[in-house]
Amino acid sequence: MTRSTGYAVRAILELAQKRGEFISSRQISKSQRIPYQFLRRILQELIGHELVLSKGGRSGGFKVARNPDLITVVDVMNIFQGEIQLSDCMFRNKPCVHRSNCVLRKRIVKIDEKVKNEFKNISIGGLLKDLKKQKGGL
Amino acid sequence: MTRSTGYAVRAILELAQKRGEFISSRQISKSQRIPYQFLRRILQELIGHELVLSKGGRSGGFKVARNPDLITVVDVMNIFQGEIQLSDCMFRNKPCVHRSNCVLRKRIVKIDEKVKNEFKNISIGGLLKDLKKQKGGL
DNA sequence: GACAAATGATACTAATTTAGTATCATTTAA
DNA sequence: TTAAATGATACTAAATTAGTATCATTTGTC
Repeated sequence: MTRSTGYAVRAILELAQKRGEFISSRQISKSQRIPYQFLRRILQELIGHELVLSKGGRSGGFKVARNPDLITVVDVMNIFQGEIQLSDCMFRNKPCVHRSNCVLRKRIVKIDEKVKNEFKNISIGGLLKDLKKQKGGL
Repeated sequence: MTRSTGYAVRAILELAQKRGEFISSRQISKSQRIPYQFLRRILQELIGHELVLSKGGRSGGFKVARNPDLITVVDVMNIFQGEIQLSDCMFRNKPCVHRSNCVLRKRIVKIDEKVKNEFKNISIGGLLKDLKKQKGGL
């Protein structure tokens, strides 16, 4: 998982926590300690994928665009990391010559599916519940 | 999984297939289509970790050093990728400030353990069996 | 209307990691 | 003696990831 993905999830989490209000990127940057400009770009990407809404101007900011239960970590990963794979099977550009009958690959593909399923089961809503349970900040 | 890891697994697999003989890096490079010099470095690394043995000179080459059932994919991953994690938790150098109570991290850690276990269950010996079953080359 | 504070859009730089190449010395069987 | 192998190490290149900077536009408030 890249930093972009992590930042994005945390940003959405903060928005989801204060659903209804518009929260500025400046504020999220401070509370989540994400480099401001980096966060800006991330949020714009999220707008492009319709995970968040924005309002310009003085009291502008961002808002989650959907029910947090319907936003999963995989959604976010896909935005920032494209289709993810545990292994690209040995040749980033050209696919490995042995791809079709590689025994290692077959094993990896299976694990890959399991992992994606795990991440698919983590929604922002779920993380919110975790947060409430643990009572501490964040 | 990086290319080094993949190459390494495949190289060991070829050695395991012809256990007993010394196989040259030149030959492995050809059959597995791994860049020769890259493979050389990988094999030396494997020697350092005592997964393979070598003999210099005219009819030299490499050999697996252990029972293939006792070499797992995780062993190889650890050599070339260090301790692996699905996420470094947002700050490659300094650990993320929120690390201790980050709900996302807690989820990731759990998945991480599962994945490692899956890879721990893939041994070179196991892959060899897969190979025999499928009958095709490689 | 002017201003301040926000987003929209986009270009750029830097750091890190990964992948791959090259070179020279040493070993060893034929 | 020589050819073909490994040992050791240095170097280059490509790609990805992370982070910074700039300027335009929007919008609430004084």
